[in-house]
Amino acid sequence: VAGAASGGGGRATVDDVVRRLRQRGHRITPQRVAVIREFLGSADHPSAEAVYRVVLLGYPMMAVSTVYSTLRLLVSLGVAAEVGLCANEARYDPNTTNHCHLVCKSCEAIIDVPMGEELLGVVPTGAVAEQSFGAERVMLEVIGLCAACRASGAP
Amino acid sequence: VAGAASGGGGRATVDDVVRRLRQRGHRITPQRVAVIREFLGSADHPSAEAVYRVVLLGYPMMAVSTVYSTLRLLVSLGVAAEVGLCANEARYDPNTTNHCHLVCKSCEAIIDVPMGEELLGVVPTGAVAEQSFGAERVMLEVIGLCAACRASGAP
DNA sequence: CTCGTTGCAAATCATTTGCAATGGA
DNA sequence: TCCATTGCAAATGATTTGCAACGAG
Repeated sequence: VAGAASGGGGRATVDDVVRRLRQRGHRITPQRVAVIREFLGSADHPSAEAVYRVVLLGYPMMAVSTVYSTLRLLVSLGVAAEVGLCANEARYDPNTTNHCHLVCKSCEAIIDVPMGEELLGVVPTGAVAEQSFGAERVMLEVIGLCAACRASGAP
Repeated sequence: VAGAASGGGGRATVDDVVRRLRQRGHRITPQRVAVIREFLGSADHPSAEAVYRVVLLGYPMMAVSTVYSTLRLLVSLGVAAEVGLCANEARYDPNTTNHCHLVCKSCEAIIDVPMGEELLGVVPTGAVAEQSFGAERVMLEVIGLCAACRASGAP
């Protein structure tokens, strides 16, 4: 029901990504497929390490560097986006629809908030034009404390 | 003309920050003052290392760790904000007015764009309420290529 | 005088890289 | 077969930490 075809906005399927990798002349290896499957299946915004830990369970012969390189590949395909949180670890987002994030500064949870055209309206078009800036992506993040951390009186 | 007093939005003065540090029971050391002066005087969005390099010129006995701890202090005072770029180095913003950033993904330049109430209107209030999220700060960043990098055909 | 700060060096942690071995196309 | 990709280990680079010496209050 959910799975979009190649072009669309939602979330790519494993098959789709594999197809596009092949098109681009990349090799399809079991490690890569495992990383892609785990990543696309994640309801979360995992870090490279997080993906690594899970994939390692099924593939005892797995190097972290492979996870890093595969995630970089996914970003270049436009199937993943780096979340601009800047804490200490990079986090990757498998959701490529227009949305913004509620980021908990205590537990580092990231909550997706779907946004429609509003997000585009946010771009400071005047300044972008004035600066001849080549805008590619807009990142909107609300920093604060999630409900759980507020309840438990976290910093 | 520019310098705001304690409360306001613009940019704090060295004296003001020193006063507030003292109030909080922190000691005022020459190293600290040097870091604060350099940081507040920066028209840029310097990294800790960048501040360190400059301050080092006047204070040959300066440790990086001191710069890091002082910047952390400034953030906790609300006088500095971390820029959520997530490249590899943390960047600090001495501008505490409502504004967003045009971030060049090639040269990592950060251009401030002042915004008024628009920025507040952007917050997805519905979602924030629904999630009982305690919003503290909104970060809006436009990723792309600056004019110079576009001209020189950078990636 | 006291305790917060400093400086230094070593420790950590995420991420990258060099290189030989390997297996997908 | 051939070269992209892997795994590993070592390198890198940002940031933190432990601890003794120091100096602001």
